[in-house]
Amino acid sequence: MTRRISDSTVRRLSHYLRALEVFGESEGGTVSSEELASRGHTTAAQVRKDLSHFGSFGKRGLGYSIAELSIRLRAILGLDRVWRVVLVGAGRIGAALFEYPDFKMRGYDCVAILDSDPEKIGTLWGTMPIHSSEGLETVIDELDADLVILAVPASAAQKVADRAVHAGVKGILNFAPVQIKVPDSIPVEDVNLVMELEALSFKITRGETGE
Amino acid sequence: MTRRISDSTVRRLSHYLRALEVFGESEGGTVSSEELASRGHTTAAQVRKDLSHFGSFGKRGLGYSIAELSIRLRAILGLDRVWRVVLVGAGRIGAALFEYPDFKMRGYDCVAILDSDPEKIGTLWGTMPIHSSEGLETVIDELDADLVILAVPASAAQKVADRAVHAGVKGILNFAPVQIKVPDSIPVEDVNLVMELEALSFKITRGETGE
DNA sequence: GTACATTTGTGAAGCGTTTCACAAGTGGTG
DNA sequence: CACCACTTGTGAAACGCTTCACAAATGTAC
Repeated sequence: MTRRISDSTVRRLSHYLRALEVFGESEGGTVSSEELASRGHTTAAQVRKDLSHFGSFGKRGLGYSIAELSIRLRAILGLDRVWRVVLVGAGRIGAALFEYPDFKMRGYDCVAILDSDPEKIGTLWGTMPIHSSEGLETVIDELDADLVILAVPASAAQKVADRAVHAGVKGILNFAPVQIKVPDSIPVEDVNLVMELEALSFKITRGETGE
Repeated sequence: MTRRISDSTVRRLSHYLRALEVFGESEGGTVSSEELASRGHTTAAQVRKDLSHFGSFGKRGLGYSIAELSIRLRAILGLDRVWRVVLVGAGRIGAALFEYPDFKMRGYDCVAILDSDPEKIGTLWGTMPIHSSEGLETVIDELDADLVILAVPASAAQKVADRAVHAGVKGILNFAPVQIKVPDSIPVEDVNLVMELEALSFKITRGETGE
């Protein structure tokens, strides 16, 4: 229960939650580990093991209550609260994220958009004004932001990350294709589009089977 | 040499290549496994082990030639050729990818953009016209495309994937937040932005250290 | 109430990845 | 040439994740 949880497990928990939403409240409101496994390329034993790290949510002979498991998973993933997000970088990637429908739906609330381009500063995205990156610390502090999404060029990423950490941000989602350095206590998730393509071309080239 | 290579290893190979580009040709043109490890949160032993799966590229006492290792890594990752990519979905995510500078630089050549929205069909992105999704099979076949980037809503993803596979595509980069099913021989890489955020909020909630 | 069909939760086994430790190779120095 | 400082490449050990297998629990049928 207090062991370290592997990244793979966390990924799968997200998958399970997604799957539960598809199952919805249909058919008695329960799912078996087998049914959960069939979505998301995994096994029933793996599903049970993953969930067992956090408690016993199922009923033997019956399976898991869809409603209850959804709530539990949301709590485990920290989705039972609102996360206040600052988006730094109002480029294409920033725009894609900002308009992503699931984004707000899951409790991630964009409280500010920042950019360093004077052309963009002052313009609006929907009803949100784009502010100058200069105000990063002020924004994080005054709007009590939890997360920063780094959608800036690689050359600017480290500097922005340093400032965000110093201003007290709790986590960073990094889209810049560079490994940023932050204290161990601040989690960073990297999304590197080129790396995904490279994994793809590697597998094709080597003739490995997908997933 | 013929063992299965783990996903983690492939990821790190991408990192090493990125790091080599930063080191450039400076300082005699060699790096040690220690220097490569310091970028990218890994260890010298890991670097050597990763590379040893593909041969012996280093010189004992000296390290690795930056120029030679770059070439080797590019070959291993399948970057010593051009990959012909069809982008399906001309929304924000598609736009972000299309304008991503590293994209073309690394040999990924977008040969067509497709969308199902009649408003978008016929308009231009730069010099590339947006075509109807109807023509997916024709485009893949006639333009000899290798990869498809799925930047469509979750509801359309499986259908497009099926058609792409049937038309002979070799790999899929999937941005739709849904697990698509394809034959085992076709590799799929998933990029799920919400999942990354959930991993972040999980770690913050649990107080786990980042990476 | 008893027998039965299910399905969970979990210790143990299996397996793959990472770390360790060191022999072997390389170039530099005198 | 002999010595030294350095770094790779790699079996072996350590570690962690996944799979297995089964006891325990639950509901149903008769």
